[in-house]
Amino acid sequence: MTRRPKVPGRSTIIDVAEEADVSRQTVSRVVANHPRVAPETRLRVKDAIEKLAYRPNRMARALVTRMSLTFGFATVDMQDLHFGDTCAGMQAAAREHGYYLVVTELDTNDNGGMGTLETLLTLGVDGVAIFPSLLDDKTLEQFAATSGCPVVVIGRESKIPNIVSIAMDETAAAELVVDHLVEGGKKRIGVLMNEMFPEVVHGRYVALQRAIEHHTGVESPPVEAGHPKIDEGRTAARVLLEKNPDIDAVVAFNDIMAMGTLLACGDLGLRVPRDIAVVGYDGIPFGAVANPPLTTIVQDSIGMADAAFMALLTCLKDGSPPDGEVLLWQPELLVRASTGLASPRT
Amino acid sequence: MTRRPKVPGRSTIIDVAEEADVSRQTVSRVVANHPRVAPETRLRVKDAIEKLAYRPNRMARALVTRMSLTFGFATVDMQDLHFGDTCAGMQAAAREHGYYLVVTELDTNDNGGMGTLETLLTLGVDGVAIFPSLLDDKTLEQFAATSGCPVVVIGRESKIPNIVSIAMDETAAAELVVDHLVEGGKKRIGVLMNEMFPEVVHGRYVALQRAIEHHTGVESPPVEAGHPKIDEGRTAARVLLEKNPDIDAVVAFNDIMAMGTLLACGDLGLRVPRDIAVVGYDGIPFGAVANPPLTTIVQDSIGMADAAFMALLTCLKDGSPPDGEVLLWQPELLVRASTGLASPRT
DNA sequence: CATTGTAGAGTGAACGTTCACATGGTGTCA
DNA sequence: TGACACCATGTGAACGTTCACTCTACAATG
Repeated sequence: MTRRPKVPGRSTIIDVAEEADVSRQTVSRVVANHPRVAPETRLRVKDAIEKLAYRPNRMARALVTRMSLTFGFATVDMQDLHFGDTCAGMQAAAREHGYYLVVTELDTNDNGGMGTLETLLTLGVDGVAIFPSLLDDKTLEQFAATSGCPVVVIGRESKIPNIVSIAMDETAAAELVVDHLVEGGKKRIGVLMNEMFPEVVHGRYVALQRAIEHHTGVESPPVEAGHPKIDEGRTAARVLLEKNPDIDAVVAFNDIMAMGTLLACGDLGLRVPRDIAVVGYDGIPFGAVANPPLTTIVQDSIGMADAAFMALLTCLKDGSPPDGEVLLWQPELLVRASTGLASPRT
Repeated sequence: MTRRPKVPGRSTIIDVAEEADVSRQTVSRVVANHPRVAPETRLRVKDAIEKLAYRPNRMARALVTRMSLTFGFATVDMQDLHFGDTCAGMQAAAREHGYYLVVTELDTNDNGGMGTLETLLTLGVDGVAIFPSLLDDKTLEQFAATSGCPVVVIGRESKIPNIVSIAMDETAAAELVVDHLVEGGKKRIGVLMNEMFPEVVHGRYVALQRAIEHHTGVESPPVEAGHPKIDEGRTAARVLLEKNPDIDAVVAFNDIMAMGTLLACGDLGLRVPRDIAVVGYDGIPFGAVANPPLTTIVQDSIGMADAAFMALLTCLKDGSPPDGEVLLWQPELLVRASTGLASPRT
């Protein structure tokens, strides 16, 4: 009766040991399912655990084992369905392997998200996945170098030392989109980009620009940027369309902005897809309910999430930090009504 | 040089102490911004921290202080935008008060979510918010009793010992919806419920049933249930409408299912709102882009999130467990085209 | 019978931190 | 000059675990 449970209701391994009249270590063995415990003892310990509602303290355990069996997942906007897919995928993969995923939203006001990442590390995670990051390559590289754990960045193609990058092949995606539009008879393609995530946007923009030049000969397509929300997308799209009345197709950074574009078209009396085609990226479920349903670039979020998890796990097992590997995923074009009739594709 | 950093790159308070030639405690004081440190020493320590990229180990700290400054937020579906709002709100509130929010998705296959909650506790969180929970009141009560930390349940009106409940006033919401429909001339109201979250659904259903009876005299309105996804909502809505051809209004459990209902109406050649009105709950942004834009019940997610956070914090400060308090929030009706013209409201 | 092996259980130390207290030095005031 | 206060800093213990040992009892072996 010498112990004083400062936090009532939370019992420790010693409480259980006393209750079952064994040592800490024996309780520890029972919890870990260690074979060298007499069946009768095991039963007594299990009863004590049940009786005291004992839950092992993961922090104390992590302190001595130097492994928390926990990964961190940091995203800029938890409400973005696109990230949600990947997050769910990672969570599933983690669970399957006995890991726990701690999800957090990056506070971009706190040093561009770095503050949140630092806090994530202090939590003792064994690895970190970031999707996407607003930080530039150099900052990320330095973060990874001093983090003391493997780091994976999703959604950005750039090759960064100490980091595994997992991204969609933007060149292939742009090719799919532009080829589809041109085959559908569109000639003057406008681009609606995202004013956030400069690193991600840059890759996507450059890829689109190249594909457009390749397919239509136009060197710098009309472009406008806005916040990745429906209303802001609508506003930006209206500007784009008013500045460039000859546009007959808009490629938007994501489905959200594409839906804003649909509204903007309505505002200006343009009919989709007859007067103008609209394409988005991500393949969020709402795209199917848009008016008209949205043609979009789909990526295998679950596959990418799995790969992200396995990359972290592999680095941990090997004990070697990532070395700037880039895993590229092939996109698919999901053709719906916003770009007219489906065109035959190989 | 006696220390061996088993995890290279992660340095401890002792490394910093040696580097700055002071004791652990002095480093600790600098980190905690304690006033009693000589300016010159403080500087030296800060340099050492910077140089070694030292990050205090939150787990070790929590072990001795018995406070992790961390709350857990558990949700059934992270992709549900409605939960996302609340989650973001809690995260903001947490940050403001120096707390960190660990977000996790409940694995309903693992003992109905209880497994995930247990793991959350082993992480050492100081409090838990659940939104929503699939667990029944009794299980929740027992969980809270043995958790050793305050527990808040969001989105359910039930009064549970040891728990603070934060919920929307379902009776008021149902009244708003039904009154609006009836004022718009609708007479035969169907209900589309969610086959998940039985506890939440029950409250909402009963409230709607009462309001419908009160306003139209119909005792048990036609009802169908489905999964809270667009496609499943569409299917269930179609069944509802085919079984009850005289329905002139559908109240759906949430906006997602309401959007499914819009599609079902399209399938059956019904025009919204002329032939049939549709109402949802939650006020997700996509509702505004639906065709037609969706009338919906809006709740103050941020306010509820703040309240949830403050409830946890207060319990912690007072050291008293929650005692079955229920905080009720007033809903608002956001009238859009899916129910016809806006009717004047007080 | 002495030796060896082994199953079952226990013990001290360590993980990285903070708390409560101790220490030594400097300044102030009677 | 002594008494005291106070400032800057250091030390041992503790938080709840697990690891690497050690210990005891008993069975098997020669």
